[in-house]
Amino acid sequence: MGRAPCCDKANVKKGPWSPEEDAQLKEYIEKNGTGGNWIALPQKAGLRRCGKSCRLRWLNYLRPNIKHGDFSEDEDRIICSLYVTIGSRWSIIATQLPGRTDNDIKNYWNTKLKKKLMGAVPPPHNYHRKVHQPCSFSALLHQASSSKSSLPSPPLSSSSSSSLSYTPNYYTPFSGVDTIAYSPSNFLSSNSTTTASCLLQTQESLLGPMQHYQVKDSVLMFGGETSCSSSDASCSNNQISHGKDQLDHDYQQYGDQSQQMGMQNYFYNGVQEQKLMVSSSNVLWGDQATLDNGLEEIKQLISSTANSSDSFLLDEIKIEEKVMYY
DNA sequence: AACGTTGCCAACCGCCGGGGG
DNA sequence: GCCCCCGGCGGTTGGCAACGT
Repeated sequence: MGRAPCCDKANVKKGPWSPEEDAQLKEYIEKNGTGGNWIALPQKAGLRRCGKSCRLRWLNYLRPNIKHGDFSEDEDRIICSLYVTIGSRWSIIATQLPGRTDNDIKNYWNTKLKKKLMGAVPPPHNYHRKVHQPCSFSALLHQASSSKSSLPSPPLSSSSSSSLSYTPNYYTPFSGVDTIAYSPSNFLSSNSTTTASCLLQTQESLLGPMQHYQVKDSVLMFGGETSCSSSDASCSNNQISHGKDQLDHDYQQYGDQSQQMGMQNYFYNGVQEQKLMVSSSNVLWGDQATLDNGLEEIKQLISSTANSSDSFLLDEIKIEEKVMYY
């Protein structure tokens, strides 16, 4: 027994909205507002549409100040940073991008940004991970970012969720069982974008530069002998999360490298993003005390980030709202 | 030119939580 | 405290256009 449908499906029109319907809905809402009742609205407006459909059409398309078209680099960076921090909370991410809707951002992420990031960034250097659990960087990113599925224990399963199935080009194309190492110059000398830098931060935070991975059967795999089982698809948390000390160490290491490479400005943003990862890790898998620390860190970081990015302003209420999700 | 594939995006679906009775 | 209604959300899908063969 499912829930009763929100409207009489036999008598409502589905599919694309016509210009006439758009005009009708827009005119009604501009005159009368939504009245706080979307279910009743279509009838009042003389539309043969489901209330939910009207709401969606208004919010995603007809509402004033909706921004369509390409996303800017700044918007990319914000989306990336927030995705890494809070996961696929598109509505929250949308609040940081005026004029953009959650649907827009979600579509943009799924169709372009994710691929752009995956394509731009090789695995971080000097990683030598042992092969056990099939996974991809994107799967890791997803796991670490999706607080709903990560709590209380984030499994690294390739089959437990459809969200973990990725097209082959997201995998780094290796064959056989190899131990592989990446030089930082591969990345730093490439045409890296700020969004790519964000993902690098993510990968470094999640994987850790001192750990190992290997590749088997063209699939990137990692994890320890004892802590990860492919048969029950479970992994211990420490495979993909580690403490603040480790992350601070990571940051220091990459900060030094960035200076050597003349990338201070580039990594200046990276510093903030990297530290954001620390908060994220703590919030995702830490205890209550660390979670509280994470909140404070997020507040500080975001307020400092706000100085360098006008569009990246989060007030306390929104931050707390975010943390409530955890 | 015809057909198949891929990418994009608007719209739908179903679940969840909040609020009110 | 329970139930119901509704809004909101994230995941998914269908249709169309662009592109490739």
